Amino acid sequence: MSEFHKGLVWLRRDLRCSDNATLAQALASCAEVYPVFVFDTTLLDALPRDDRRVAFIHESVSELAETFARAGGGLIVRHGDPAVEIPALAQALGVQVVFAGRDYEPDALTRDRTVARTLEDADIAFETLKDQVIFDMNEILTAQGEPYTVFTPYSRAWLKQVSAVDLAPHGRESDLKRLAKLPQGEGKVPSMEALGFDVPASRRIAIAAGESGARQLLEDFLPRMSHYHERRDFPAVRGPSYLSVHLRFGTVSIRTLTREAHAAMQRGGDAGNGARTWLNELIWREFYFMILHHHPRVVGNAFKPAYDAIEWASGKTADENFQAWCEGRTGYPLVDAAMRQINQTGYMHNRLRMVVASFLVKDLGIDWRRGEAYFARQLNDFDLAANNGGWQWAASTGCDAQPYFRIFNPVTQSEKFDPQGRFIRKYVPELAHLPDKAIHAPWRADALTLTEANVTLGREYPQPLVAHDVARKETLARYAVVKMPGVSGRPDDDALGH
DNA sequence: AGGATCTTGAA
DNA sequence: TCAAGATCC
Repeated sequence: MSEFHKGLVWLRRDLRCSDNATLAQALASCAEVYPVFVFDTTLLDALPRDDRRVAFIHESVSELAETFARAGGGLIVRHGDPAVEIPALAQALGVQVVFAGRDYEPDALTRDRTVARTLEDADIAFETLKDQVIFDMNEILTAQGEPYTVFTPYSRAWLKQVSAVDLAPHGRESDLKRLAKLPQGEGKVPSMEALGFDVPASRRIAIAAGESGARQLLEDFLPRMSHYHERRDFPAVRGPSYLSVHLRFGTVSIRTLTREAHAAMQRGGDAGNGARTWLNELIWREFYFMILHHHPRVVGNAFKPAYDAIEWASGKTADENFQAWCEGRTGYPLVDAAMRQINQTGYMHNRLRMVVASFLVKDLGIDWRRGEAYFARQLNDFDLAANNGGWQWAASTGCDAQPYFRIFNPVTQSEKFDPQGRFIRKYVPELAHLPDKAIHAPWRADALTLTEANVTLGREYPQPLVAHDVARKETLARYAVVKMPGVSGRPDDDALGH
């Protein structure tokens, strides 16, 4: 006998049918289950009409609606404020319970608390379940029972604790027979136009959406996983999985990915190294979710408060430099190639995220929050916890960040990780004819080399915005306030245990 | 998940 | 003259 007669599953960033913890729980505890997705106007109204992520979500939701329909049910879709839509729908359908995947972002938590209160007034239960990570909140703790703030011991504890139970898929396909028949007129997905969006084909994400897209990409990555550790640092090479956007919207489950990595790791040998390195990246993701849960103040604040005393560059020059960074015209070819990649595709290779972040903060002296906000607008795989963690890592303001005096040299990074300039040539075609030796720092090339490559600095391609060696010294001075006596580098304790 | 600079020791 | 190591930021 089921615990509940009718239940509603509110899908948010878990746009899949298979191994969905929330859906599985609903199907296991209700006789009839209605899935719903809300195109959230409180989020969508702030986005440009051609935001590519909306197209990805729209395609993924459409595929999911078809999958549910084929199984005899369907997906209810709304366009509005979920704080209004979800309670209204729950009452209209007469459900006793609403299930949702647990979210960890401050704004989402506020929204969920509002929904929970409204539902409670109507005597409807609201249950949130862990789905997007293997371990969340307080599941990985130090021997003293404290949450970790350093990655390496956290990852060691994570690996020690993980077992087959944590990675087991949730639910079975046959459970879908409990999907409710939708009321007349429900089950349609509004068009992009009706949602107020229009994303031309040229701007669409180059990765196929939906569970089917994720499956294709995973199939493609599995044979490459054993090489991940030796290929992942080279932006011109197909080293990464490219699954981040699918992980972001939940079109693939973290358990599926972790099972593949863990199994390959157990097999050991050379294949194990690639899998181990990749799994580490998945653990970084969990680490940042956990950090955000325990320290929501990292949104808008340095994890280490002392670093908020740093005076970032401001004024006209800083604004112009920031604009140049955004548009990929800093005069540093690898930085510009990376920024043009994110602008054109919504994706940026992970090493380049570190390179451009270091450049913005430590060469241009600009507040990391401005870079964080730009990535939030542009990245297909944007996730608040990981993006904030990454920027605070690069800016040295975060927990377990790189030390402030560690400053990437954009030319050295370019020579090391794009030695033949293949990546640069792709995104900065005006430099394509420069020889390998000159492409990383065109301002150092002699006049003849530049002429032969049809490059005049300041015309086809800009002079460097700043001199790295000078900027580096300025940054060391800028960060000196951090060492002032009496200024604590530790986060306040009141951030804990909320 | 670095780099600049200085030192050392071999070509 | 240059690669590898040590040390500092």
